[in-house]
Amino acid sequence: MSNEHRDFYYHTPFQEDHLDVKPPSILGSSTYNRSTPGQGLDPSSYMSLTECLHGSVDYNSLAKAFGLSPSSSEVFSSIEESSRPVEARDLDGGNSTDQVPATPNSSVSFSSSEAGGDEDSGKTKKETQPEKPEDGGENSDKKDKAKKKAEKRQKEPRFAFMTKSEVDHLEDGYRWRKYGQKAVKNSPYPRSYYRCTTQKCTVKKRVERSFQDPSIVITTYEGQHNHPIPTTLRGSASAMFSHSMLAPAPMASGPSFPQHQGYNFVQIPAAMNNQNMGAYPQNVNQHVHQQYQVPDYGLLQDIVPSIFLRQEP
DNA sequence: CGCATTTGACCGGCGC
DNA sequence: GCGCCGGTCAAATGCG
Repeated sequence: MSNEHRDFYYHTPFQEDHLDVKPPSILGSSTYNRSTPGQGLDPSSYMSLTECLHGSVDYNSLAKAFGLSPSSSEVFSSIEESSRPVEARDLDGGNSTDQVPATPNSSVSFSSSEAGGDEDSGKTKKETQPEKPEDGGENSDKKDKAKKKAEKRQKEPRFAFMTKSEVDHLEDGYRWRKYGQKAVKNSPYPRSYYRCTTQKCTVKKRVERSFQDPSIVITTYEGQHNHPIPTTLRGSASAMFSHSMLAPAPMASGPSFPQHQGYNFVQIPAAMNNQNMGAYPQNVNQHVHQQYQVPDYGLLQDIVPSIFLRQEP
């Protein structure tokens, strides 16, 4: 794998007012509040990647993808899951002017939703089942389930982003084991499921290729690593981002990004592009515009929601 | 031989 | 209630 990463790009904070999404059903809604109401994003609340790396959210991997993806790859957008309801209509090429005050020129915004819901939806069948209902019979049992479900939905944060890459599985420094693959409805490309191989680490990620633009890989991280990056890639990755990311995110007990109704964003300031992203091209804007024209993600919309699918006249 | 991947089965959630 | 679908499990298989 060559670490031949290249550009990335742009940030697309959602403007809740126009955001045609409803509360994530699978992901649940975030418990965080937006920090800057009018402004899509508040620079002061940017979270440093370092924090991301070891902090509460596993955006590190994704962040790393920026510079560590194998072969050429470009992260040109991040998306947050849970906007299934967004329809992929009216994609006119990305004139989302309603998007944000922030200059789309060279910042990247990672968006995520806190809580992806269970970190193991179906899986733990065997692991979780062991717990027997003996407290109060059916009633309490049901309540319990509902309760658990609710709780689950608020757990693992998810973070999805798109990368232009030749390879599906981007090298992000962590070791992953593939545990499943499913065909994606309406897409010729399958979706792969990976789990961090480190013990006790429950981080998972899904990787699928856009059927609209096969060169685009959509990666969704779920959970947070509770261990350092195992590979040597870490160095470059964290180094790069610790420099790139600004602010000491004012976080109390969780990820702190500029937020939008239930979504968290990590934004990599524009500066990153110039000073710290030496390897990246300077013509970000160009890229942004080009890449932005993702016509229709169809099913991918559940993880490629607002940014590309949302269009306002 | 150990570890990673493949792949069909299974399960739960959700919409109709 | 039923069927579809996404996500996970786990046995089989492949690979270094």
